[in-house]
Amino acid sequence: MMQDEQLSLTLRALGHPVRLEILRILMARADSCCCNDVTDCLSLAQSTVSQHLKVLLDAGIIERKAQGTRNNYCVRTDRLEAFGTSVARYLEQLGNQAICEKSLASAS
Amino acid sequence: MMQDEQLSLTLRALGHPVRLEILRILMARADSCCCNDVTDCLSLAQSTVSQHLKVLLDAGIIERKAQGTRNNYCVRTDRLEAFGTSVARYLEQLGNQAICEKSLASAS
DNA sequence: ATCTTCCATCGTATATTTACGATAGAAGAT
DNA sequence: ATCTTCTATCGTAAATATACGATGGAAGAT
Repeated sequence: MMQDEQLSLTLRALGHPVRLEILRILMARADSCCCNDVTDCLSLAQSTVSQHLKVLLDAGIIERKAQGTRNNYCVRTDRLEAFGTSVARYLEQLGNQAICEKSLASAS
Repeated sequence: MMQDEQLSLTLRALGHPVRLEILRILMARADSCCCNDVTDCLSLAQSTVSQHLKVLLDAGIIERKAQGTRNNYCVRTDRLEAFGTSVARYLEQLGNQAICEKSLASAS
């Protein structure tokens, strides 16, 4: 199922506490912010933060915009919303499946 | 933040297409099912499926019940629901953070 | 007792992830 | 032109994840 590939990719991208925190940092700013700004909020090397940003970028969760000498990142809230919807739908379908099967079982 | 550890653990556990599928398989049965049943539905070795089940088990998403010679697994729907809630709350808080910051910015 | 079934675990191989320091190149400042 | 700042990328090391076959031990069947 192709949908699962995309969903699991996003789940994995969010499956690290540092990346959950990075999204918070990015969102808690009216102005978009750069790698250094994020690094200042975390006790991690700049290269490590850059790597985490890349994971989020590759998963389509954040966006990069070159701005002079710096790269600004911002969260793609539309994608996050879509993710929330996908999770909800997945869980819902799991539940429906169960209900469906159970009624079949009790009918037989 | 300790909450993030738990959430990211669950996100990672769900962050593999095979495991998303395994949960579907487990849910699509009125009777709980064993490792072999799951393996029959997938083109993977039994040991691999067992490993995936262990990841889900360690994350508290499924439950194991010894039943004679076989081990039956079933989904802990309460945990899945809690996960759904956690995701929703995380996303919501991200959004609120942004709104809060933006209104502060426009007020200054 | 013997046989079969079930399956967690071990050993192994490969790939990916996570972290760091070092570095190079781009852009702006002096 | 030179200097500084920013940061993606490379190289590296250690840890995890993913897959497989083989195996041993538990439980039920013959």
